[in-house]
Amino acid sequence: MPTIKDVALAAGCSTATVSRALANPEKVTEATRKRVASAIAKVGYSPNLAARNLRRSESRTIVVLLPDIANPFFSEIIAGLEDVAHREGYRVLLGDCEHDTGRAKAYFDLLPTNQADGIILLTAEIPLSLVTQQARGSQIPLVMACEYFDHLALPTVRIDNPLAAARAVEYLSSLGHRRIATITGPMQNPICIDRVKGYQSEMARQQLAVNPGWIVEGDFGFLSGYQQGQLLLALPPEARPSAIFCHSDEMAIGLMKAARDASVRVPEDLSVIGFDNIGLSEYCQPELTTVSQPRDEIGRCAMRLLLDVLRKKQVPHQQVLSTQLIVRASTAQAPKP
Amino acid sequence: MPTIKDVALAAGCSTATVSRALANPEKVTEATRKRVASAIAKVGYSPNLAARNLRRSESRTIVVLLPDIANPFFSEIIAGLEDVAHREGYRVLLGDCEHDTGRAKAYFDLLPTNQADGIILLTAEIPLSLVTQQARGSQIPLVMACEYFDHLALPTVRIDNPLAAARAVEYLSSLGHRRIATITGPMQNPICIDRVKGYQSEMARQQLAVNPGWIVEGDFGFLSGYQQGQLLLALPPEARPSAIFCHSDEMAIGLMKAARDASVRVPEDLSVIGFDNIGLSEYCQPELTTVSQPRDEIGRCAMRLLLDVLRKKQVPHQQVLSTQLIVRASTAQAPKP
DNA sequence: CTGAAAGCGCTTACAG
DNA sequence: CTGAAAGCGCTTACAG
Repeated sequence: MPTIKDVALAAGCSTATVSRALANPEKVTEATRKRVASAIAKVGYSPNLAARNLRRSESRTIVVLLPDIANPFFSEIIAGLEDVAHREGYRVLLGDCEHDTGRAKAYFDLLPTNQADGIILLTAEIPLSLVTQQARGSQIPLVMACEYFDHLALPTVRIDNPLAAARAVEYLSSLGHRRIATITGPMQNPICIDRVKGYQSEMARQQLAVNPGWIVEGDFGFLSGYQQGQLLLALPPEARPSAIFCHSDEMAIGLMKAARDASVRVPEDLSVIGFDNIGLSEYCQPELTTVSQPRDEIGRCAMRLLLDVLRKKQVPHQQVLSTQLIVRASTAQAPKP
Repeated sequence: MPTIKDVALAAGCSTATVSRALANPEKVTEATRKRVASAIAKVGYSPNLAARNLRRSESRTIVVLLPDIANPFFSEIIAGLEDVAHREGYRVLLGDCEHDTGRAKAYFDLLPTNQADGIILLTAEIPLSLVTQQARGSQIPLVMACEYFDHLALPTVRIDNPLAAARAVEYLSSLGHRRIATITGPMQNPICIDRVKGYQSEMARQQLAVNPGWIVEGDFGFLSGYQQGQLLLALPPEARPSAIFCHSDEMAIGLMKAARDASVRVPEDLSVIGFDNIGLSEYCQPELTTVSQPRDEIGRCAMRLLLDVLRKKQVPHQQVLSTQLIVRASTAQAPKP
């Protein structure tokens, strides 16, 4: 592999000049710039970034930490992230924490040794100490997306979860539903707590009572929607919900399967709302009413925010993207009592 | 950030000794080993891998190229890959080619400058020249999974696509179906050609005629299954298939939606088989009969294979993992004529 | 505008 | 078993 020395030899100049011609062309005469350019082409040179990074103390690599890469919800966010990164000359190192809080540390350790320049957190399932120490003390470039930490002023890209949940409940209420339940994601996630709060406050605003049994916890996956759905549908008739708001589309689809099994018709007997608007939500039966999140844009925003942090620009501490209730066929007027 | 010098100072030895204590503990006395260890703990040292990599001419980074990260099919493969890599002290750099053949080159360029040690290809949508030059000439460590190139003897992890397709057709035939169609993936993919071959040879073996209109091309996504499904279901009754084998579950689910729209009942009027066994296939309506691929294991195998290549071990040129036909509710006896 | 030289943090023959 | 020294390939003050 040819090095900068070979180029210098071929161009008849020093390695310093080659380096300058590449990094600061304006510091070099037109003529040398051209000689260097053709020398580079001739020897087929491409710079060794490991050496450059060592020298510059940067890596042009961004770590993206996520709870579980096999969860398709993240795929589109990552696609957005990676596209922005690529355009800006950065690379994305994927850190799958597999819901294991210990794994995150290994990735944070890449920062102090310049193996990564910054971190985008798509999960709050990491030791809080990593974030407080690093983000505050050593000013590690860190951006969160989707999730957030409560008492920390990290730059964050997110949606308004309480509002989105309230809108979903408001819509169900407008259809005449009074017994509205919710299947949540894991309640250690602040966003799930937020959605429950939005649910509760809107129920209160609509003067609807909340049966404590109507708030059940899932894990975002199909199976938990199915299982918790079975529980809700097994409630005695006077307590059985006529509408259920789920914190993910997968759980909503699992719930609809539980309804089929129990011969409960959606939407005639039961209205269902999901969250995320994954591709599938248009192809399930019935098509799913859901809260749409701009996943691609969340990824792009987060990466742009982090690059701004790296470039020492002022960045907003909160970037709130808007959601949209997409009404499809899984919701309908509440059944007559 | 403390460097190896700080450790040497604290341990009262040279940097060479510190380095050896870390890399080849057996070359160092018990006593110095201990002094070094406690010095490391004291100063809070962790080695700068950029410097190590520059020196060792390796990066411990594996590039994974895939056509489109937003496609959930790959998520689980990546999860498997990344788990093996992590255990072996390697990192995974994700290269999303976005179906754009130009992007791959940037990732291949990481190899000669030691920014990556090897490549796992999950796509054949890259310029063939990259592979032939690099794999043969410069012996770039390269492993393929899922896809493969026809005339190249690259180490490859894959399934037996013709066999899997033939099994699906055989099963449909055993249910009495005679008019069996197929919705393929993009036909520039060798695996799709293989599946069509398997379909054709099994049709022939069962002495079933193939109407040329029964082989239609999709792109693996929901929408193309829906659209091509509409076409197939619009064929005149005598040519209309009673069973359709799809090259992906998403297309099968799109097809089932087209059937609902056309008031064609699945499985009573139409049997549907998918491919991949994604999580969703158990939760759609009806539950989908499909060919299961061991995605996690494909990822693991591919990474292990690549690490073996890097360690100069002999590796098999083909690793064929087995598939399984999972029979669920989308297939049934052919309707009486 | 250009070059000689130092140095980023590590590893590894080469002596001893 | 240990150390002094060279070198991986680049970048960048410092002179000129």
